[in-house]
Amino acid sequence: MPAERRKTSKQEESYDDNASIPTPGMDKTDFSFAPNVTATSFEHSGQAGTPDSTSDSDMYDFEDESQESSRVHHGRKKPANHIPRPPNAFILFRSSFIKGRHVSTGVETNHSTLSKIIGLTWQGLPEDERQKWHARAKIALTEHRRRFPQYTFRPIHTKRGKTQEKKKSREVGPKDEKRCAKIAELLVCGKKGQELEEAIQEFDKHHVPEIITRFEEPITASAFSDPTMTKADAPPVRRKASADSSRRSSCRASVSSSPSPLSPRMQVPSHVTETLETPPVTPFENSPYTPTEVTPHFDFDSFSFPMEPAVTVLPTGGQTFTQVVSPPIVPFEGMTNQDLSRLSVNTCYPATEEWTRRGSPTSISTGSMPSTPAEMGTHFPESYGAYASEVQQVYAPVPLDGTYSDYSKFPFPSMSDHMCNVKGRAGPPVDYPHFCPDIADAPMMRQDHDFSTLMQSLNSYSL
DNA sequence: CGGAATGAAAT
DNA sequence: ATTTCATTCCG
Repeated sequence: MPAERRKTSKQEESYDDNASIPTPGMDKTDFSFAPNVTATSFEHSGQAGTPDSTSDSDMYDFEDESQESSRVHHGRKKPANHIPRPPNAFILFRSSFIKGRHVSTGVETNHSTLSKIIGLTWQGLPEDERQKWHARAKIALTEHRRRFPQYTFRPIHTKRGKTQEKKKSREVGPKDEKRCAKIAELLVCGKKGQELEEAIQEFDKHHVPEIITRFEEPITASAFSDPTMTKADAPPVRRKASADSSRRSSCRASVSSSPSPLSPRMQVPSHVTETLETPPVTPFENSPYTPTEVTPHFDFDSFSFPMEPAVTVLPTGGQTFTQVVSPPIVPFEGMTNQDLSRLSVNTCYPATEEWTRRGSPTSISTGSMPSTPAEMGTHFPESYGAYASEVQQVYAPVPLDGTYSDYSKFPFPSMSDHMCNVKGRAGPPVDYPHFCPDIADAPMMRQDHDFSTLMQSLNSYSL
């Protein structure tokens, strides 16, 4: 059954004979926050005591014939003379907000994230302030009706079968909730532009994003255990930028880490190795765990497999984003969901020494700092001295069987990202790691958070 | 094109 | 009750 979605061009009514495209003439927005007032003062039409704003002209001025169509929806798939819906209050607010550049690009440029911020700001707006926008929406609607009398909203309802999943909107780039909230808070308090930017910069300095962006490509056990494997054998790793990496990571400094062998604790249980006889799996190019340094001695008897995968959060110079550095792994048959309840989150910052100690002289292909979380994740944090002290670890258990085919069992929703590109589209399956060397070394610290709480607050995922 | 917000209006 | 689509633009 071919989806006859957009096909149905039931929009070709004749009502808009010579009616030109609505293109709401956008112009100056008068949406402005009062200089520095309390949370409840958003005089956008300086009628109060602030005669600053140039109140007037709304966007969506359907009256305006200057359909200069500033918004050229770069080749959208619209029926040429498509009449857009009249905007609602929020849309107007958002539009004005964007136009007003209250949030400078230095703070956030990703519109997806901006929507989140604006949404929060909207919630924080005093009722009367929101009413103003509702009033404007009302006017826009009236105007819309006047201009397009015969217009009727005709959504394309693609009756999705009962079996059809309900719009699985994958999480692409988890937003930093805390940060968004902070920005919104400041906005509600009247801060904007430069002032806001400075405030956020300060905030970023101490704020550790608690988001798990996505998993790093796995370091397969076989690759790990195959002494013949060398970085050279490793196929180039496909690196994609993470959604929220829009905030250009201020890359600086080069990397130079001191070579250090893996901890002797790092060993592989026999039952694991047994399942690893399989062909050498792709070791990751930039993985600090190169076979040569890893293959050492394995004390199968004393080996104690870690129950948690390591997740790392990497703030990057002021701007922050997170990245799961190493994939979780624990080939424990028998591991149950109950194990998940024992999850703990480590929110401590490991001592720099800790990280550097485990560092490895991984060659960095580009020679420059990675510019995206994904790229960065390719390397172990300690590779970047500058980041070492900012690294935060999070632990969580992983049920397992070697190859993840059923992601629904995976405790990390974002794990699916491992199989997808940034856009969340399915990609080729990945041989899941059997174990993660750094886990063994990862210092266990505070455990005053449980996994569910973490995931709840950090992700919007709901596995 | 998806996502990210809210809300109006359509099935 | 559920789904589209208004805005905006990056990935």
